[in-house]
Amino acid sequence: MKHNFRKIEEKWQKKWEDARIFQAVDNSPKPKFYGLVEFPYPSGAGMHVGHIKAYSSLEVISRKRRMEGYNVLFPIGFDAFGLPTENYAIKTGTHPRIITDQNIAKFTNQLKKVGFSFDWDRVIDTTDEDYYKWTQWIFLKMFEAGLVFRSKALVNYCPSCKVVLSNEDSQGGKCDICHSDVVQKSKDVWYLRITQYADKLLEGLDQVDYPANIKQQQINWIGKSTGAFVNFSLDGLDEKLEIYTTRPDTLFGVTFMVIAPEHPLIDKYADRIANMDEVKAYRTECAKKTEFERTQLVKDKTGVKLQGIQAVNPVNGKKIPVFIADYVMMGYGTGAIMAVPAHDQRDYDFARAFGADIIEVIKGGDISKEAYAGDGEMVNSGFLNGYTNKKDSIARMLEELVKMGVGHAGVQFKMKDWAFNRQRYWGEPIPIVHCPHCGVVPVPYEELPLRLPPVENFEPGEEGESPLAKIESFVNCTCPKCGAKARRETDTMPQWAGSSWYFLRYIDPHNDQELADPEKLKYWMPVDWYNGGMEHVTRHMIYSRFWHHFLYDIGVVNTPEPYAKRSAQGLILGPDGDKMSKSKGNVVDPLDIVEAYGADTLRTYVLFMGDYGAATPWSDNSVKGCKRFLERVAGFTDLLSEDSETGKLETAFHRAIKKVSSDIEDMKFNTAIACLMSLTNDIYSLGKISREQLQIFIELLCPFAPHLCEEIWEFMGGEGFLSQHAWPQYDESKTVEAQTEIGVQVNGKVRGKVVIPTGAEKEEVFAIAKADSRIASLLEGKTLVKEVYVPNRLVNFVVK
RNA sequence: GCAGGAGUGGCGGAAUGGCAGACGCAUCAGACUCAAAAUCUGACGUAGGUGACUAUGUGUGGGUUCAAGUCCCAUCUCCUGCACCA
Repeated sequence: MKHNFRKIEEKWQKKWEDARIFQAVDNSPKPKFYGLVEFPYPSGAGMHVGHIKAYSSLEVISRKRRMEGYNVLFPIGFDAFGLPTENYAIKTGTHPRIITDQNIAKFTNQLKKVGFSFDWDRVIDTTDEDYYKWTQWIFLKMFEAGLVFRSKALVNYCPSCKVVLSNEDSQGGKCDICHSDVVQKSKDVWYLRITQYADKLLEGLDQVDYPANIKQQQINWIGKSTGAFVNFSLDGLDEKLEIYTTRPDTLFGVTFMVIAPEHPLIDKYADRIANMDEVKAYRTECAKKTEFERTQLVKDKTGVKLQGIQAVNPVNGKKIPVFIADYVMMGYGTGAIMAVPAHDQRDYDFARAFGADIIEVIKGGDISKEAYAGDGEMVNSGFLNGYTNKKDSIARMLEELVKMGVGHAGVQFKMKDWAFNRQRYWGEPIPIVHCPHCGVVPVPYEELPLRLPPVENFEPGEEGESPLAKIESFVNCTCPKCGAKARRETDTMPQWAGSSWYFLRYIDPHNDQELADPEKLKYWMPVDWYNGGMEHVTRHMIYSRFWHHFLYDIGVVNTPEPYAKRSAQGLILGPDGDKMSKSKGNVVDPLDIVEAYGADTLRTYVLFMGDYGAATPWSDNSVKGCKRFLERVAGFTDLLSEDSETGKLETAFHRAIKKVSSDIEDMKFNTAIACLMSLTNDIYSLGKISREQLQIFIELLCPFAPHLCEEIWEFMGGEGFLSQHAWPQYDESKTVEAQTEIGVQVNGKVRGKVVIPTGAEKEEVFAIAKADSRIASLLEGKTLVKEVYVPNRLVNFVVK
């Protein structure tokens, strides 16, 4: 049979669709499997081969699960709100709805051409009002629960996109979208109190099967630290300066304090600060620095002493100077620190630069050279003198601080509350009304969805206002509480909103009464296996875990954790080994490959190209290699034979079933395919294959190259869909040959090979090995010191 | 700086402490062909030898072991994440 991929791929895609064999069944008695892949952002550029690799893993696993008798939910959808579409709308004057619909149609067509076994009845689109109704519903539930708050804050603002960014979207001081410099700006910001869930998100990691590096990244992101808050009084003022420290036991070593340049205390006591001009100049300088620059100059500490302000160390009453310096961040802890130069390198560097005292309180280092952060005996520390255990000294200090009423134990997280608004059109409207009498009032549930109004001009306002602010009919409304004239919130939600719960909607995508039927949620959740990119393991995964924990707390879902298992694919690099990018011109379009070599070849190649989790460069030649392999498989139909000689391959087949089955589970797709290629070589060497063997072969290959395998099955006269066959089983006893060739070593070096009966006794094997003429000559005249036998693998003779 | 991961032929990559380089690509030779492509057969880490073979070889240096790509110590390089987090 020839591999006429153009004809057969279209044919089988249509047959599958007509027969609806990949549709998930609610309330089936079968065991369930929910396989999830990260739904794409439907960009104008269409799909990327990276998408194909990302989906192919769970595609293969889902197909195998169906063959194993599972009721499988393997859905797809579109995460379609977002800036690229809006920017394109501004540029072309086309409504984002139209652009989005076009792009979704394009993606859908592409995905179908690859033959993915998605359940197309459950497609979701986050920009569909029937979907975002429930995104808004969850927001209102959070509002009700006190998890939503509004605060005037210094925010990361991108002057180019005219939009407020979360800390996550502005890492390194660069806008995540347009890469221009981010500036700090004071704005009203909606926040989600994700920090309230920090501990739950941390503890939840114990219950899930994520790779260690992903767990570690999430732990680092949450960044929990335990320590103490301590109040220092300011000399001559009725004022407290609160600091956070992880080492309250070093309090006797404090020789100065440092506050962030943005610290509010500076303005409050501006008239007492003698060198206010100098302070102001320093603050201006700091404000100009990007976050990136601020973290680059690690070595050279800068700062200014606040003349006229002194703090008092609560444990010994010593008066100490207060500095402002940009190595202290307003965004972490209290924006103020107690400096212990003897035991913190940053404080040490600063003390050296500014001539501050350095007092040793922990023995063990050489503080004339550098700070000592290790353990040791406490000295110069009053009631702590003589303590040698850090834990004990911290506990004792906390006790004293509480007794004195100047401090207490506390925890800090690096994770910040989630800035949840954008001044943009193409997002979910935030369902809030601002009433002059009642203040902030939530839109009543029955008014959801709060729809995006039609707009002509998508340009944001000059001060970074949302385009919605210009739509009077949208803005003007009545207060749901008192009926007075009120104004709607005009900001929209960030792109992360819709993707924070999408996996729940797949379970019941057309429900207009509830987010999803509780019975269905109970049946399908949690997601059994979630595959996606490493770039989403912190932001997206932590946000969606947060939402899911919240929905668990209000009784919407049955498990606190949404994802039982997570895996991540490695990047596909360009043929030149660089990251694929339009500007480099090294992007591979998956549809080009489908048209030139077929979908089966593309699917097989992206899984064969290398270690699934590793970044691997694209190779057109290797694609051809996979095509060649499939052609050889198609050629099996010409080798069909009733000859008993085909029995020679029995062991190879049982081994292949075993290896392919376990390799798929371990995501070692490359070796699973290699095993089938190897078996193909064996079949061609023999020149014949039995009907039963060919059936097993195509059943094993079906998850990878389903169109070809279905076609072969039909050619063989098989009935029904191969995709609905049972997954083949192997017999362990038949995975071993009667005879095995083993290596024979002399002093650890391979000197020969002998054939032994599989499972032979040690003595018998040694006898066979010694009978080998070459081995015999090497052993002659030597003393045999030791004989090692690794069953069915090798023999090693140690001689002198 | 901290955390995690990786260094194996010309390339992508295989190897529960047990015959390094499976499988694929590229290359070379041969067959088929007027010729080319496709296909088929064979060779293919490096050095030496006509040859069966010998030596050597998994970033580098040590160690453990009958046996190390794999384990331990040290070291170099690269990648990813976090980063003046108090």
